[in-house]
Amino acid sequence: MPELPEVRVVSKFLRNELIGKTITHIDVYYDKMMNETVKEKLIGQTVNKLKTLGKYIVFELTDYDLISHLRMEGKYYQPTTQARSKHDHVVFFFNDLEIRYHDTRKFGTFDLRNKDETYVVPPLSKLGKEPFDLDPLDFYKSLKNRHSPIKSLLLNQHLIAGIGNIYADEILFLAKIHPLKKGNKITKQNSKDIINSSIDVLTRAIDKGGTTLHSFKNNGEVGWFSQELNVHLQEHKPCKICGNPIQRIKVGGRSTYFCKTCQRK
DNA sequence: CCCGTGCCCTGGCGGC
DNA sequence: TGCCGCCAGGGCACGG
Repeated sequence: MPELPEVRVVSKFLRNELIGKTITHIDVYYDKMMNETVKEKLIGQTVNKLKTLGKYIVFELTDYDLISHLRMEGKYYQPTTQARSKHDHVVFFFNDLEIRYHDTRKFGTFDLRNKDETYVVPPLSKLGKEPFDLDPLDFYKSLKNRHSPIKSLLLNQHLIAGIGNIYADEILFLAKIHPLKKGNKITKQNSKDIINSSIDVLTRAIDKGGTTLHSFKNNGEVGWFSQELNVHLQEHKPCKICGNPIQRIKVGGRSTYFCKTCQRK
């Protein structure tokens, strides 16, 4: 599932293909994903710029901003054949190319915003800072009155943006913090370790082209950071630090992998 | 404000 | 072999 690194990789691909191009036509095959009004407004818009915020992609267009979230399985690709997949839900036509949005589970979203609204209404208004921009002391303060496990708090995009289930496990492993440690028990040093580990993990993942687990592909190319996972999906395998078996538990309904020897409350 | 639960959706897998 | 039921998960609505 795409997290910040994968989203950046996708955005880079889209940037290369779409900057300066104008939308001439759109086919929508799943109405809930993009309604008629949004579609109409998009026709004739030129892509001026692409940026990402956490897991969101923002297409800066002539008159609007289009906010795309891939959720678990969303992906963009340039078709090589006419044949449409049953999971292609939105097809964007430009003067000389076609980009398809493919999403097996239909969880992805498109939000069209007037430019003066983009950052003052949801979903971007409440989005926290990315680890790269987040002061560890500010993060520490935001955890002060939180009683949830740190694993759940790392997934809360209002507190810190861009981390999903895979990298949350990897970040806590590197920071040597138990996923069930409560937010209000996180020390200033813990907070620094989390931010530093986040930057380390996410940066390396971006460099490697994004993790491939069940589904992530970018325009057909497979990333390979998944080969470097220390704990996620590694249940029963020996911890690379201490050799004890990696454990799997549920935290906030999410599968969580960790080493109970290396990661302390 | 904070927190837990359920929902959206489909492919894949375990069990029989 | 085939079918059934359950699980996976990001973000949000909802209720306590």
